[in-house]
Amino acid sequence: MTITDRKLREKEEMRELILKAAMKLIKHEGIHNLSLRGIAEKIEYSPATVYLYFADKAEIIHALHVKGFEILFSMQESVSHIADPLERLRKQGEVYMQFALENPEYYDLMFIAQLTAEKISEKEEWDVGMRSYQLLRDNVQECIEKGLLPQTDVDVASFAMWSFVHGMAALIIRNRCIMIPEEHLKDITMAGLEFLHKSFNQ
Amino acid sequence: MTITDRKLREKEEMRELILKAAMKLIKHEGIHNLSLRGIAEKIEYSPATVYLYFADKAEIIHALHVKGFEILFSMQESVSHIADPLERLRKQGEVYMQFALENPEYYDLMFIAQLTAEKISEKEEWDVGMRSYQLLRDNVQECIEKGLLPQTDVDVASFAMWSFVHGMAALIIRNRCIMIPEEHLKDITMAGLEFLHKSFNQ
Amino acid sequence: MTITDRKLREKEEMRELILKAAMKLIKHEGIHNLSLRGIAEKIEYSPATVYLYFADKAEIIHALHVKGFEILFSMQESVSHIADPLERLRKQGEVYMQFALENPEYYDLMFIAQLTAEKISEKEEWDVGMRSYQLLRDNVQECIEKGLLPQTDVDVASFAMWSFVHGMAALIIRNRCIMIPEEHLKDITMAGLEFLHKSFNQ
Amino acid sequence: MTITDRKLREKEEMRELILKAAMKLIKHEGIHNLSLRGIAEKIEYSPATVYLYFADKAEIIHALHVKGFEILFSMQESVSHIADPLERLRKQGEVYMQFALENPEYYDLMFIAQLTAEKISEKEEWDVGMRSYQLLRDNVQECIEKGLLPQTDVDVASFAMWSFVHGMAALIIRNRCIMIPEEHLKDITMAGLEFLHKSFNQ
DNA sequence: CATGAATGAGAGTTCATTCAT
DNA sequence: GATGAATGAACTCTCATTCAT
Repeated sequence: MTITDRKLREKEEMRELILKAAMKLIKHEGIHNLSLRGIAEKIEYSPATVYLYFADKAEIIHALHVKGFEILFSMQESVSHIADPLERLRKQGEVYMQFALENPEYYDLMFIAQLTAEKISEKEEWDVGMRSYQLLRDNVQECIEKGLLPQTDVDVASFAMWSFVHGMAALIIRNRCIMIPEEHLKDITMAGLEFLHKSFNQ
Repeated sequence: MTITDRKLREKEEMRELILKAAMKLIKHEGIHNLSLRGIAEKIEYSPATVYLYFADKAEIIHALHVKGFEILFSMQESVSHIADPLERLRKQGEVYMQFALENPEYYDLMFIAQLTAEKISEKEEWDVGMRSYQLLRDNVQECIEKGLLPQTDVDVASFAMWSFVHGMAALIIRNRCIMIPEEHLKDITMAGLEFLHKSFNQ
Repeated sequence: MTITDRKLREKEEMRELILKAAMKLIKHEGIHNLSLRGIAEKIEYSPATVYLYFADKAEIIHALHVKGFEILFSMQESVSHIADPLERLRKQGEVYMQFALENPEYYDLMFIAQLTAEKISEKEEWDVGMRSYQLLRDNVQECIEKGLLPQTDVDVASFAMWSFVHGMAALIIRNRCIMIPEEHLKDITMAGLEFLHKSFNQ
Repeated sequence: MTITDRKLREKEEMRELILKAAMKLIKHEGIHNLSLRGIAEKIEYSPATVYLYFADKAEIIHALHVKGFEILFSMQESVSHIADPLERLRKQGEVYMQFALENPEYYDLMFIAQLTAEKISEKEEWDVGMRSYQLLRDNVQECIEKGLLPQTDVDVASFAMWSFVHGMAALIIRNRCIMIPEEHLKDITMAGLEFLHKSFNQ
């Protein structure tokens, strides 16, 4: 059994290795310049070898996708114990921003990059992404019900909340805030969340 | 002089032709599938000809960039006469969303797409984009000064506002709101603006 | 001895398994799409395993070759008891066509496919194929001697006979008779044989 | 106009060059080993260049196809003036064999090779090939009507005739007549035709 | 002014084969 | 006896770009 185990572990490690290399390349060159050959070179294996671990390029990207959503979801869960729904909503925002800024390549892939030809697996990805949205939606609903947010359609409010944090993340990750010094970015997003929070608490 | 003039005008017309073709292609195939060949084919000139009007692909994209910012700016200006700053801010948001949803290719290019190799011209683009940001910032400042928005750093609030609308636009344009039926998208963004507006007016 | 025997038998069984799988693949994908990987997958062994039973791809194809000739020969023998040589010749033709149409993959391999690198084994294949040709030749010779066929060089007549049936088989197998509805093919070949027979009997 | 003419001629010459190179490669390596790279190398141009003259590999093969059928048809026409239909039929056979043996690569492509993915153009190819078949069919019909061939269905007889010559050609081209010395091949085919002719004239 | 011709570089992918375990 | 892991060499095809004409 241990032999099989070791083999499995090694296989998994290799997949990890490939995914990490892919991520690094995406970080530096952008998703659209990601090439299988590039990955192979980076891990110092032949291109053909990569195909032993992933069916094709799309599967690699898909795997990164799923991984990203798992990280995000687990971070979101870590604040779901907070009792006060408005406070929880805010923490949700903070955690979301933290994920985005700490894992910009993942975030990019998950929420910004142009998706192509992922017909397959759409279902799975949808599910995994949906979990995260549902968390937010439930939270918003509770806030509205308790009068902590202006009376509105839940989906409208949820979409607005999401848009707000996504907007900050996307502008930063795609480098559109050249007017803000890099070292202030994180603070500004937190201040932004605070600003919104205040608006609701008026 | 007139000869020179005509030549200049003709040159300009050709550039326009190229840009329009490029835009159409981007619209249908996405930026990353934009090819010089494709452009050339569309305008029924040879690829080499395109190089007589633009140094390279990057310059074409850059020109589209600038054009986009000009359209946006003129739309923004169209609401700058509104006296009430909070109302004006809201209209600003509406106009911004309108631009984004009516010109998704431009918006994508300007605020979402991964920029590469724009070493040159950075300055110019900065300026043209900055004008738009400045408009927003002035507006926000006025609101804060008049107590219509929570007391905050102007840049924080401006960034927050921008993030909000950008978030909505970006999620829609990059197709991340599969949970919302396409025909409701526009309404939801307007409802989102309304939702925020209400929060400030509480 | 029994141990060695069992081993040998097992080896032979595995070879059979491989050959059968190969044949099935050829049938559905064509010879040129036959891949060792495909075979391995089909028999649920690793590609490397196949190499324990055959030196390389060429050897597999060669083995199929030989097998095909054996089947054909046994079918030919089944009519060699017929006394009347012209009648026997005709039955020979029928049996040949039957083999071709019932085993198009074998026929293709044996008589149509482009052979590459069969340096080795040429001798063996020659022999096994030659047996079949000899049968035909003897038959033709008898016919000529008895004045049942026009006076000609035996090899000329034999080659002509063979060419005739081969032509029908090859056109059909390589799909060159789109003008003939598929369901009539067999009938047409039989009618063709009849037509020729009549010519000789005039 | 002369400039345009020259350009056109040069383009045509290049296409010819490519086709010739392709043909040579097919001759020596077989169709299935024909590669664009190989062609490019042979003509000492880059692979990309080939794509300036042909859309893809399939188009090259298709062009060869058509060319082959044109050569064959013109050769067939050269004997259509012969008055006696049986004699004409025989000459048809001779000319067919001549074409096959003088242009074995063309013949292979047209009548033996496994066709793949030529969905398009099927129509055109069908037409061009059909012309040749029709010529044969008309000829056979005339023979039957005049009682020069045994009374049979025209299509049966035509298919039989075609099969006969095709069989000889295919066996020779695909190297299945190792029992016949190469230098006798042509003679044997002619003798074969004579043998058949005699059978009808009995 | 416009272009036809050409290409180097690079993309994703597949395959027969080897070899240490 | 069987295989997992690996690879080199091939494949078709696309693209931005250059340059002589």
